[in-house]
Amino acid sequence: MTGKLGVSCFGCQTRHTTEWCASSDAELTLLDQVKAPKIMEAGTALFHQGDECGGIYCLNSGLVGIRRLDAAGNSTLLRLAGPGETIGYQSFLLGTAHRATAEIMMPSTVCFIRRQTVRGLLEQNPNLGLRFLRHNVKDAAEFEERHFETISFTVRSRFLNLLMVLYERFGSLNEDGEPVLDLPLSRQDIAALIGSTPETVSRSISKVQDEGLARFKGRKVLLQDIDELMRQLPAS
Amino acid sequence: MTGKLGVSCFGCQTRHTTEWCASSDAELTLLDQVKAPKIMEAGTALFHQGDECGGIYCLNSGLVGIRRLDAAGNSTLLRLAGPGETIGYQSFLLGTAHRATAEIMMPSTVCFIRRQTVRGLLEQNPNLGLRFLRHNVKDAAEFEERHFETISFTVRSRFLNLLMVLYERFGSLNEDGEPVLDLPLSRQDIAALIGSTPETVSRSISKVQDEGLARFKGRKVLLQDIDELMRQLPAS
DNA sequence: CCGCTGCCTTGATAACCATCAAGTGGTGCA
DNA sequence: TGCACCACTTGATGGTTATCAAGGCAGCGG
Repeated sequence: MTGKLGVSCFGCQTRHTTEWCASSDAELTLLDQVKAPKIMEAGTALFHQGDECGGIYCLNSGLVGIRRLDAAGNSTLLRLAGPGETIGYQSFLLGTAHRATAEIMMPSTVCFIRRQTVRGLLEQNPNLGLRFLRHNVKDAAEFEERHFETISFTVRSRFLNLLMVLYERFGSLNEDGEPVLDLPLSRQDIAALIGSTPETVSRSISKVQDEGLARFKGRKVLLQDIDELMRQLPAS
Repeated sequence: MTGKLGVSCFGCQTRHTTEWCASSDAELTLLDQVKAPKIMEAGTALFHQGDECGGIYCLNSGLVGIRRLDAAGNSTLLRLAGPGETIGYQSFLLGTAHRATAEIMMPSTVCFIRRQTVRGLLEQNPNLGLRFLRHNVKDAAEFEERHFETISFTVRSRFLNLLMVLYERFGSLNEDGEPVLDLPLSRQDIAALIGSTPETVSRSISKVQDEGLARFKGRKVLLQDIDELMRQLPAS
C-alpha cells in the first residue's frame, strides 16, 4: 500500500531515525492509509502560529523553518527541522494552538497524520510515546546548548558554528573537489538563528572573506579553508 | 506506609502538579516503599556532571540549581528547579551520564527513585510517560522563550524579570506589610541565569535602587515600588 | 584584635554590536 | 531598455556591556 506520491512508510528513508521506528507493520500499514503525503514548495506553510493543531507532520525530505512572530509583528526564525523530524507534536501533546509557524524553506515532501490517528497509535503503543519523549528531551538539550552558546560566544563564533552545521547538512564538493554550500537561508534568517542582525551577519561574512577562509556570493559559499574554520569553532 | 521522614507520596503537597498525579494507589504505595526521602543542606549535590544516572529525584520542598561546567571549568547556573519538579529524568531517558550538576540551593526534601523502579512504572503505566512528555515539552518551550528573551531584551529587563519570578516563588510581606524577598542566589548565579556578569548585575541593582524601585542589602530585597517593577517587565 | 578570604561594589576603558542611513547589485516586469 | 523592488552590503555613530582593576565589607580563625 503506497501513498499517492510513492511515499510509503515502509520505504521511508528516514523512518529508522524517527519516532516511528518502533512501529509494527500493522501500524505502518495504517499510517500509510491515513497519512497525506504532499510535495510542498518553498515559501508555503504547514501551519501558522495560532492555528488549531489538527495533527502532526513528518518531514520526509527537504527543510522546514519554525518561525515565531514577535511583539512588533516580525517573524523570527527559531529553528530548522530536517528530514525525519516530526513537526507540530508539541501543540498536539499539550492540546494547544500552534505556538509557531512552520514554513517550508526548501521543496519538501511532508506526511500529515491526523490528530485522531496519532492519539490512537499512542494509546496502542506506549513505546511510541517514549520515543517522542526521548526526541523531545534531545530538543530541549539542544535549546539549552544554544542558550549557553548565545550567552558565551561572539556573533562570529555563532555564525561559523551555524555555517559548519549547515555544511554538514547541505554541503557538497564541486567539480574541482572543493567544499561548497548552498545556504537555504536569507541573511535575516541567519541573523535570527544566531541571535543577531542582518547587518552584523553581513559584516561577519565580509571579515571571514577577507581572512580568506571562505568566499560568499549570494547564498553560494565556497569553503576555502575548512580546517581553519573548524578549528575556530567554540569548543563543543 | 510512610517514608522515613514522614514524607509519603500520598500526602505529598506537590504530587498533583507532577508527573505522578496519574499514578494509582498501588503504584504510590510501591513508590513509598522504594523511594529514599532525604533532607539535604544547601551546598550539597544530588549528582554531578558526568555521573552515571542511577535514578531520578523528585523535589518535595526547597530549591535545586542545575549547573554546568564550561570549558574554563567555571560552573554556570543554567536553571532552577522548585518543589514538584522531577530532576535528572533526561539522562535517565536518554540512558546517558548526567550532563549537568544538580546542587541544593536551599534546604530541601528530596525523594530518590531508582532507575529500575522508574523503568518498571513507565512500562506499566503509559500515562506516566505521556506526563513526562508534556512536562518536557513545556520545559523546552521555556528554554525557547528564554533564548528569545536573552536575544531581544537588555540585562536590566532580564534582571527585573528574574526578580519578579523569584518574588512569586519566594517573596513575602514583612511586618510592615511591605513586599520583601530573600534571594536564594549569589550575584554570580543571577548573572549566569540572565546571561550576564556579576558586575553588570551589580550595576543594574544600583540603578534600580537609585530609581527608588527597590532596596538591596546583600540578599535581602525590599520591593518599594512593585507596581512600577511589574510595569517595566518585557511584554509577556 | 588582626589579618585573611570571599563576595560584592565601583570605576575606567574598550570591544562588540544594534541602529540608522545610504549605496550596490541582481531580478522581474513593463 | 529602463524602472522598481528586493536582499544585501557598507559606513558612521552611539549604547550596552564585558573586562580589568581596585576598593569596601562582612565573616572567620588565629
